[in-house]
Amino acid sequence: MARTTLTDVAKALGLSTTTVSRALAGYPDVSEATRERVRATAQAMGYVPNRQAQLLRRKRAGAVGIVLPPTSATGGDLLLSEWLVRVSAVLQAYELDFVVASADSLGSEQEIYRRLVSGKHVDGFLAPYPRVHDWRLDFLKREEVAVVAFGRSQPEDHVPFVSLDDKKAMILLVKHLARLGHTQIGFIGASEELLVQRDRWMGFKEGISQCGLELNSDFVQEGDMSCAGGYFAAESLLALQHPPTAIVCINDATALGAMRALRQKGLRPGKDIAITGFDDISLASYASPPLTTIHQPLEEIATQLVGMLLQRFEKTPEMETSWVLQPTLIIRQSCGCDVSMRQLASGVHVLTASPRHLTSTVEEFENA
Amino acid sequence: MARTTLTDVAKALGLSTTTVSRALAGYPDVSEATRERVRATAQAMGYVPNRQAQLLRRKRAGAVGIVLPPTSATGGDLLLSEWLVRVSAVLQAYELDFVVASADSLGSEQEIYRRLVSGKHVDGFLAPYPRVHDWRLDFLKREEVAVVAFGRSQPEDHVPFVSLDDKKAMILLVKHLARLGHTQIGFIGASEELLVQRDRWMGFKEGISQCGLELNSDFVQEGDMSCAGGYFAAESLLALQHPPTAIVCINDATALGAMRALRQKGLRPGKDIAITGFDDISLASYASPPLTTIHQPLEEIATQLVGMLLQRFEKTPEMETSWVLQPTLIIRQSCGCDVSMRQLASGVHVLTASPRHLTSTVEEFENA
DNA sequence: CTGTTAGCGCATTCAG
DNA sequence: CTGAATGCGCTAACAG
Repeated sequence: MARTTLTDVAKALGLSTTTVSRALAGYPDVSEATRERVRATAQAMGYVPNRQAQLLRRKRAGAVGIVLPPTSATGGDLLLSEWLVRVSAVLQAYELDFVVASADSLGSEQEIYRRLVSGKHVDGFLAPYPRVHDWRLDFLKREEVAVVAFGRSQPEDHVPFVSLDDKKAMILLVKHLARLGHTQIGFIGASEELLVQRDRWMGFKEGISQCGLELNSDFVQEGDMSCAGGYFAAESLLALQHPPTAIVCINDATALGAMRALRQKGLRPGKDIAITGFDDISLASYASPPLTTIHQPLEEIATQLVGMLLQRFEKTPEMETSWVLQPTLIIRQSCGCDVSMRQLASGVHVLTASPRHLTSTVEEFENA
Repeated sequence: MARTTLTDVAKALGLSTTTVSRALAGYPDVSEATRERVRATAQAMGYVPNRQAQLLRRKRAGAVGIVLPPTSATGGDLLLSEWLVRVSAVLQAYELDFVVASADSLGSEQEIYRRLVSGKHVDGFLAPYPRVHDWRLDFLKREEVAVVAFGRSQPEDHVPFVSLDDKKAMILLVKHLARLGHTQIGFIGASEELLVQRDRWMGFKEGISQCGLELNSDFVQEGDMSCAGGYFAAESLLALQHPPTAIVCINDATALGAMRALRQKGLRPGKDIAITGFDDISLASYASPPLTTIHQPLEEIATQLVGMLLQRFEKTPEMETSWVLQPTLIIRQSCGCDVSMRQLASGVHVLTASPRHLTSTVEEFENA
């Protein structure tokens, strides 16, 4: 019942383990004939390398880790769940294991990283949503563990990342709302700790100013990237004497929560108050009304990130090139658009996106 | 920069690695004095056992795996995402790594299991949604790998599981709808391959019959546990000459999709047609209208499952006791209830559940 | 092109 | 109570 080992194969062939090992590993210094012979019998004997031994020898973990931050842990941030699935698929192709852990409190988040790093459970990490003073990134650099980030990281952290151009995306959203006639636009963001908040907030302000509108500080609320956060933030907004006529949310979950708050008050999202999200999670098209949002090309992001991480595993850590992706505005109905209005929007390019029956994709050209 | 090893600690103390190893492992045959000394310096030197070496020696992987089935992979089944997070938290407590992989096609699902098992990447698996002839379970048993299931498994598979009493839960839902006056109740399920479909479907039929209603085969549609599946299935239902006045969905994602289909047709879920879900994913309370559904106590489920899996790691595979949990009906608004109606429901016990502002929990007593 | 020699870091016999 | 010896299964120098 014991698994067949390299030695078994070597014995059966009358070769040394070295040769077998190298033949299987595809080293060039093995005759084609032997290689084939080895491969065949290894296969026949059902040989599979023992991972632990291999890793011990190679001093690698053969795995990549991710630690979900507390908010997402409760299922708050749907984007990360979807992203995670994409990442796991990409990693799969490289025969790397994907170790996922979730933190429910800040303390445990640190513990998890420490445990995973000190025990060499993983070769590197994917860090979601970089923060302003990101101890995770600091820690990993200090420990010399490879890491790449999903979302922009601060230049001084020297952590390569893949991110949408959040600022630009926000400008697209605000312009879109302004074009629909909104002048009273609110914003529900998240903790200033998160760079994603800083960037999207900056984009929001920029958009407001580019459209010649005024920024009303009463219209700005802090959520936490979750439905619940969006709900309560929207409640505050609605309690105002003169609430905004449109609310830009930092992500889709927030928008979903905000829409619920509207409905609770008897208001119709998309009719009485426009709502926009960010991320285009798969649920966005199924919301009521379907969410106008910014699309995150998760597949592409996951592929890029893993590629970059693999790069970092190399001895020669090539210069870090981060990726900033161009945003795509997805116009559905939560912004108050209907199909006819969508055609009216000038300077836009209408595409179709799945699920086709629920969506039209609009990609806006710069300064349209 | 090399990590401190057991030998380092032993040298520093003038002891043998054996003693240090045993002291740290808490063996009884080490004097209390030495143990303390060892512990202290090990700590001081920042010693952390090398995982790969430890595992190689112990012939274990120190990890538990899960392979997400294709449908969930696309973010289709939100329940699994939430469950996964809970599981990871529990595993964390046992210092076990959680390896997650996702399959995008059936072929790759098999490959993944094979890879993870033959390479001994994990010590055991958590299998979601057992199937009728479940090759995953067969394969794992053949390979003598520990496995427990989330959702009922077939008796002949001898795989312990944790599951809600799906049948009973469905009866609760149907009775609830019947009590609200519905006689034309539809059902959107999933593939008959899934036991969860068989059980919930059986519960549905049972409920219909217990309420003295007739089963209309036109009212039965097959989805795929995802929003998209629910959407298309509901479309078919709505295309009928006389559509049902209530639709019971196999899970929340399906319900969300179905509600979208209604809205697309200008119908109001909860008003024109009642909709119910199953799972109570965190988004359920934020749907429009909030979803009436069955709650899954994921925390408890995760804890149980991991406990059972650990049991199976033991030499003595104690008799397998599966867990069937009692369902809790969560009444929100997608069933057409409003607060006043909820009070009218007889034989129910009203509780509060979070988020409090959106929900009332109703636990029904047997045969109420 | 192939084999010999050495460990990777740890946990476990078996003797003291 | 402690230590010396052994090997988990594999890969990587270094010779030939």
